[in-house]
Amino acid sequence: MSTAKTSSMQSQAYEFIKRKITMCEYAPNQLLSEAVLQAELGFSRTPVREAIGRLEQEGLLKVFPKRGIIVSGFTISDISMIFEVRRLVEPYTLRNYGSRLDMDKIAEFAKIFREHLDADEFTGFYELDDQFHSTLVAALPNEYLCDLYSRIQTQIIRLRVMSGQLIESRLQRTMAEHTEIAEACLEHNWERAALAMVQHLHYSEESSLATLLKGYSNTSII
Amino acid sequence: MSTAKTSSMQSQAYEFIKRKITMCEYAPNQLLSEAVLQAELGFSRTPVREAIGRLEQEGLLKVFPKRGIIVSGFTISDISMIFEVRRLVEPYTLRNYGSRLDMDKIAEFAKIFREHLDADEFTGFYELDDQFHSTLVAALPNEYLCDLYSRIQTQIIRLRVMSGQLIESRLQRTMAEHTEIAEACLEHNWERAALAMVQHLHYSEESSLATLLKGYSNTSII
DNA sequence: GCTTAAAAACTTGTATATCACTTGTATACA
DNA sequence: TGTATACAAGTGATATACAAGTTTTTAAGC
Repeated sequence: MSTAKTSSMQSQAYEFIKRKITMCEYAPNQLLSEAVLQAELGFSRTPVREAIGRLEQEGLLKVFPKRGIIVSGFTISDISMIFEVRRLVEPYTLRNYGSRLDMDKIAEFAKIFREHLDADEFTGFYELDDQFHSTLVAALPNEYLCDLYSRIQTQIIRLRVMSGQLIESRLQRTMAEHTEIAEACLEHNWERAALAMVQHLHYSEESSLATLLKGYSNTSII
Repeated sequence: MSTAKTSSMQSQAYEFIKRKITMCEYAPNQLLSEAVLQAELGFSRTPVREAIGRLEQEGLLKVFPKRGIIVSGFTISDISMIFEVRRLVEPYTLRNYGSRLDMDKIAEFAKIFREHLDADEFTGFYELDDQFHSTLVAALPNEYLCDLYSRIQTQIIRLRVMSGQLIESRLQRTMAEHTEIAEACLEHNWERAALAMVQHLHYSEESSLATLLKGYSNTSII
């Protein structure tokens, strides 16, 4: 066995499985097992088990002792909880740590947003969305809140991948909202930025809920 | 954080080590090793290792591969981070979920607080303090925030045990602040309760910092 | 055909053996 | 005397063997 010296097998297993879950290659509510994951990775049980343990603690997997493992699913209430955290954390960051923002990055974002205000389509928009919100939260110098947010963030991505990125109708409005936030930041008007963020997150939650309900009304996301 | 299978050895190991850390029987910055923990528990390596993994993820242990394990220490900035989370979460809970509070419990607390407003000493006060704040946060129907808060809570206890519970000078003021919060809740005046909580947490943080600096100015909590 | 019970085939949980790395120490050499 | 290198001891990381519980299949008895 060639041992990877760069990072431990446990970490590799963790990253691998987490990415698969994030990208919905392991779909919500999908049944898994240690054996399947071992086979995919080629590692033995120990590091795979440890990775599974970490993912269980993060809430991405559910282990049923001696019965099996399933990928955590989504509930309507999960979505509200996720956005509740975002509404709590993101505006708080802007209000209290706006001055710590990486203004060069924000300026770049603002430029891109303005350029695409009337765009009908924009490949790579979602990555940009993630990066924008990440850049904002990166100003938050609180380990506990950052941990929480990174947990939330993987859920956001899963949610979007799951909904098949068919939220095109909101593209222009999202651009406008992002522009508003970014420009408020550039003016150092944190209160305005925070309020715009609250607004943006409200719309975003509504849209997520609607899209998900439309696409999965038959399956069990309740 | 989710599984409640108290029977498995892994869970037993987890609870055991966590309690030791919480009660500072494993002191901050203390050096540990797998061998030591295995010996104390009498279990084999596997369940102990898994418990260590969970505790590392919660931030209570730091594992240095092939070198050893140490109990996480405290920094001044850790204390600010802990109280920042409390100031964010606890008032939010009161403002938004006050109506979900267990009013019978709150009434009981209020009674006890009023009875001890002028007490010079009060054994078991700290447990009461914990229980009061826990009762408030229990109204919060958000898994992510509850997980975060329970992480914070063990840190609060560690902090207090570490400082030797010598915050007697604040006992009466704390009683008064708690009374104010509890009574505002009983009146369903959530805004007043939230403001009182913000105040209370500010005083509490100041006191924690002061006590800790006084007691440990020589050792390395910086 | 239906019920029931036993066994086979899975599942994860636990224990132990082996491997690889880090570190401290001692010794040889300049 | 100082430095470097080789070696030994202790540690965690991984692999594998074994145990225990759950589900599914299968076959017997009615």
